[in-house]
Amino acid sequence: MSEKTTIYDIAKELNITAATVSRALNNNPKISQSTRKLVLETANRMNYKQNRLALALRSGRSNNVGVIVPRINTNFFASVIRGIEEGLHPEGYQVIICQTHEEENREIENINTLLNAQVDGILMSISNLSEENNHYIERVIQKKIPLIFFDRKKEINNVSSVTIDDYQASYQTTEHLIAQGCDKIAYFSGDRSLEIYEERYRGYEQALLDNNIAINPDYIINIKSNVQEGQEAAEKLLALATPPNAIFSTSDFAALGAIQKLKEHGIKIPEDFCVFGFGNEPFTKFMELSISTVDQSPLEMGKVAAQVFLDKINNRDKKKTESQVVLMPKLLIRQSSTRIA
Amino acid sequence: MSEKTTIYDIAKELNITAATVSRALNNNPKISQSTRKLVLETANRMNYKQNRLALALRSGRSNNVGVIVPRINTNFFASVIRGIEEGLHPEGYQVIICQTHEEENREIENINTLLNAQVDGILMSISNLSEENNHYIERVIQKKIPLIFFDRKKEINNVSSVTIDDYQASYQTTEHLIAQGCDKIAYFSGDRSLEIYEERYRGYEQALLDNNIAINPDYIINIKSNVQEGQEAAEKLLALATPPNAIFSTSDFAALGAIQKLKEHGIKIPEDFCVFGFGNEPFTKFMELSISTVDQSPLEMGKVAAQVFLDKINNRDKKKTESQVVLMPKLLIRQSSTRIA
DNA sequence: TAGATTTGTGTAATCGATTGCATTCTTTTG
DNA sequence: CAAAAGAATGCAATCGATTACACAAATCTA
Repeated sequence: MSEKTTIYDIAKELNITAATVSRALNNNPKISQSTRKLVLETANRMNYKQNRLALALRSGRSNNVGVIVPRINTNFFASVIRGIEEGLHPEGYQVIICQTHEEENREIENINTLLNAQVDGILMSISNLSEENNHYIERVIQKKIPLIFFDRKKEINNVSSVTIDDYQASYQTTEHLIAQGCDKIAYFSGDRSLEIYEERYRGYEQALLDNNIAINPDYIINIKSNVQEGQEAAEKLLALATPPNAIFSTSDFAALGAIQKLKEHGIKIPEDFCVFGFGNEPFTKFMELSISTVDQSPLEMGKVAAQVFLDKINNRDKKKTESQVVLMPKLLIRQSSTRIA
Repeated sequence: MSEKTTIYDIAKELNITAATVSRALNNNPKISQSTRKLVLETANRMNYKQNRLALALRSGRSNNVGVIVPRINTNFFASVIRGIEEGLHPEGYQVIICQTHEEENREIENINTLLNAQVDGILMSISNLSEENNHYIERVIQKKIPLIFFDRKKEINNVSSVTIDDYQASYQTTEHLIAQGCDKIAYFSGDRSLEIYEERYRGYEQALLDNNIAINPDYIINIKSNVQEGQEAAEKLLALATPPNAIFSTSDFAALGAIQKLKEHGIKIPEDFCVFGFGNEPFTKFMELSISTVDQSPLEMGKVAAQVFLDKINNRDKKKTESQVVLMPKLLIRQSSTRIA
């Protein structure tokens, strides 16, 4: 009996209609004080809980928001999600999590699942959706479901985004390394078909050009974000005729791998060699040799993304609600790039 | 027009009934091949997507599962959630995330929210729900919604749990430290009103007793899981007349803080002093002096929790489906507790 | 070929909450 | 005091999908 109480149960109990119960529960002014009081008491006594599915079906709003990320168990994404959750929870939204594992088909599958689930919005960090599959994105837009990219975005009409200024982050980092006296700066790049990595590369390139340093293709290595690829890349660099004297890695993990290799080779950091990471993973701060890195303020990013979503939802009617928020990255200059001069 | 297609739209298009459309889409054998083909094609052409809310309302199953954790942005919880998601996603369930921030009222609020949302199950790592509020838990059980505790559990009838053997982990760690020649082992404890911390304490205590080492209350310090409290606790220990020669910290972060302090004092690790953490946070492996720690296999824990949920759902009728899974912890013995001896 | 099966669809109720439009009963107004 | 206004509630449709039951048409059986 205590399994499920509906407004009909309450209505029957009080010999009134479900409509009246509903109105009483929703503080409709056309209900008499006495009835309202009675309904509220009875609802409480019978342990009534509103069925949000029924409400959602009728109203067309599920109060669920989908979040799509490559994976949840990295500091960055976990923190963004935390930010999103903190921004949305007070407004009565629940967050549904989907992981893509950087696989395109999972990305498509997740979008479909979330549409099926009738989410009120989708916040996603896009991985590898190719041009030809853009129509999956278009479909979301057509259904007028707010779509917001964070961190990893794509230029698509009507899609808002929250990112950091990757170009600036990269430009400033490169200038910092130059200021430290490094003139041969290697660069660990991510997949440049993703905007964030293209932007970071541009920042690196431009800073070198602006400082009259030639670009050396040998110094530019594509890596995945893990320790081992950082080690391998460092090995390659050290085997060059003219090895670099700094590495700017767009991944903290790869930066760590590089540092390990450099140490193995007896290279002193930062005296002989500077290393700069990206992402402010917790470990970068904890190392005996703390690693300089770029903070992307993921918590903030999540909160802003949540806010952008709320703005869109509350301004559905008004046409122009697209917004591109760009957060400023923070350079955390630590031991791995601070020369005692 | 492309905004939302329902089975009624398809029915109208083909001059048939929604019932027929529904049956065709669900591969009901009573539908002729020709109609089925026609419906499938039309559904596809009109970009039909099943409304899971409607299905959920009718069937009473939302295919959503709620997960309640203290916070999402730590390696441990993020990994457990990942495991849960990977276990449940193939079965068609979505995961809804809630954070408690270790606050009791948020815990209660989250349970209510999830019940409102008609989740099919709740997986939670309980924080601070006091005895007097146990009825919120009871309510979930009464509604016959599978409830599964992971990591942090509470002894409550009809609630399954997935944990690691904290007692064993702690006992073995303590014995390991003793085997390394440490005879004055300090212990950083968490809140012992939580079962996991009580169990860990018991393991520590018993191992000392079994090895004829007296318990020294000065060596037992309550800490929160962060770097600073580890530093402070280490300071306290070093100020003792007879300082310890090992620390077993139930938090990796506190272990790190302690190590930093010990180094400041010129104490050599592991030669003069061994340190053992708990949790296998990523940084423990990356440090120049890698930190020994206990791996709780969070991914595995999440997957098992998902499996336990699925078993419960699929055996609703059978009475006895409660299960208490205990995973074996893995000691990761690294530099911080390995004497060259 | 009449009656029995089989096959394929339609009808209508259901899940739980909300809400526009009656309807009833009071109260007020001229 | 009759009529109009107001207050409180009931009726019934709706959101979208499923399904027990009914029914018609086609096929088969004896």
